[in-house]
Amino acid sequence: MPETLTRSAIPADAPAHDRVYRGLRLQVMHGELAPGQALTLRGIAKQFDVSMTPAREALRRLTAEGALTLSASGRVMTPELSNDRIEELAQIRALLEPELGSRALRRAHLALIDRMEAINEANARAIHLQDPVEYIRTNLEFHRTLYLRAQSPAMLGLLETVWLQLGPTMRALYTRLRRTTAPPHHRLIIEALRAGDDAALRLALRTDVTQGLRHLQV
Amino acid sequence: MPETLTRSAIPADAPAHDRVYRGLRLQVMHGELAPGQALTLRGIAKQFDVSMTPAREALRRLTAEGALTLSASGRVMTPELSNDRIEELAQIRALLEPELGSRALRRAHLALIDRMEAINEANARAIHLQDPVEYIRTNLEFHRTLYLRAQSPAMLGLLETVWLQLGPTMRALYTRLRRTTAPPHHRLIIEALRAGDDAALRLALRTDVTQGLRHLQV
DNA sequence: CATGAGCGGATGTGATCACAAAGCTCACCT
DNA sequence: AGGTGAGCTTTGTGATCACATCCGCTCATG
Repeated sequence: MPETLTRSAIPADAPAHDRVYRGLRLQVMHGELAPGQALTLRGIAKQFDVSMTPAREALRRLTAEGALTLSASGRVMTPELSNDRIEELAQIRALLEPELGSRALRRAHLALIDRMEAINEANARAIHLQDPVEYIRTNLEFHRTLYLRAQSPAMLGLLETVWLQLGPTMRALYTRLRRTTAPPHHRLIIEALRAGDDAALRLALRTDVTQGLRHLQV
Repeated sequence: MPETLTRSAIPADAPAHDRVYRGLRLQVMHGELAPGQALTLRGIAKQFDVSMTPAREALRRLTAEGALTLSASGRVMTPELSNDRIEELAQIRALLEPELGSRALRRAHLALIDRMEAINEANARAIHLQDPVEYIRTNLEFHRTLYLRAQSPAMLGLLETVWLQLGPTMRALYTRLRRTTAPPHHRLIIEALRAGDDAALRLALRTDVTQGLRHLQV
């Protein structure tokens, strides 16, 4: 049942380049691809059963968002982030997410919190099953569910490009150190939400983000 | 001479799609295009003397960054921002720019401040000449010169996509109300920089951003 | 005079091809 | 044994074409 929460179905009637884009975007954001993973135009085209043209457009779009990086010779791969870059992206998350959470707080209602708890349980299950992709997916879903309430589409859009850039690196992390306990701050987030405590929510979000990514340092 | 400061020359040996991308990107960011301006694939291709393929890649890349919007039928135009969206983008600027300024402050030296003052004078000249494009260009250049010192490429990258989204709208503003005086906060920014005063710099940057965009409300 | 059906041009989409350059393999030479 | 270069393969780039659809305009009709 939890997997039906976000099975973001890709419309079959969408243009080919859009289907390719959305499919790859999910793969990258959810950490299905390792850092440094090379992608070829013809390979992508074959994988999605389209010609090179829509594959090229999808890759161009993803590199524009930082989801993929471009080598000097035009080859494309998932990003291998330096420690500095990881640190910087974490700080951006620590800047944006408390702000989004705070904005969502005013509009949050009980149904939202219930939904977040359900997602959090799916997250715990993913940890138990040692499923890194499902773990990342439910973790992001937990945050996004909250931030959607902020009614700040531009800010959420920016944040998602940050998530996108971190996708492969997060996979590398969570397969390296197989964590066995749920992220402790999710509970704090939910409690702050219930209490309507803005300061506590901001703090919980900030520490959840920085704590989770502190382990990323190589 | 000031125009040589940022005549970001586009390498002639760059791939065609990249030349088109960079050219259009500058046009959008500097407010050379009005909001709602329609762009056609074949028109762009002819303008840059390339075929449709590289033109398509450039447009796809720009729409991915929010520099252009896509209608339901795939037609592409410069964005016509709602008041809410303008407000949100301004708040994002107000969030990111003080942070970038603060990071740059520690690394700022006299040569940087001198350069910023030179750019600010070019900015004043643009106001005197009633040249909206040159005004926007020098204004962004003023900020970017500072933020480059922050050594935070990811954050600056995010900020630039925000500037991109605001480009056409800024043009619409600055042609509507022809301002005749220089932005008052640039002086405050420079003074805070000289004094090494972090709090004052953050405040000056924040007010410069919000003040400048408050007039945008229709 | 308003309205809508129909037509022709304009536009985005996707496939395919030719080409140049980058990368790789492996035999060969020192 | 180790570097090296020739030759083949893979890959990205850009042009062109066919096609479906959308848009705007005209003209007939109420």
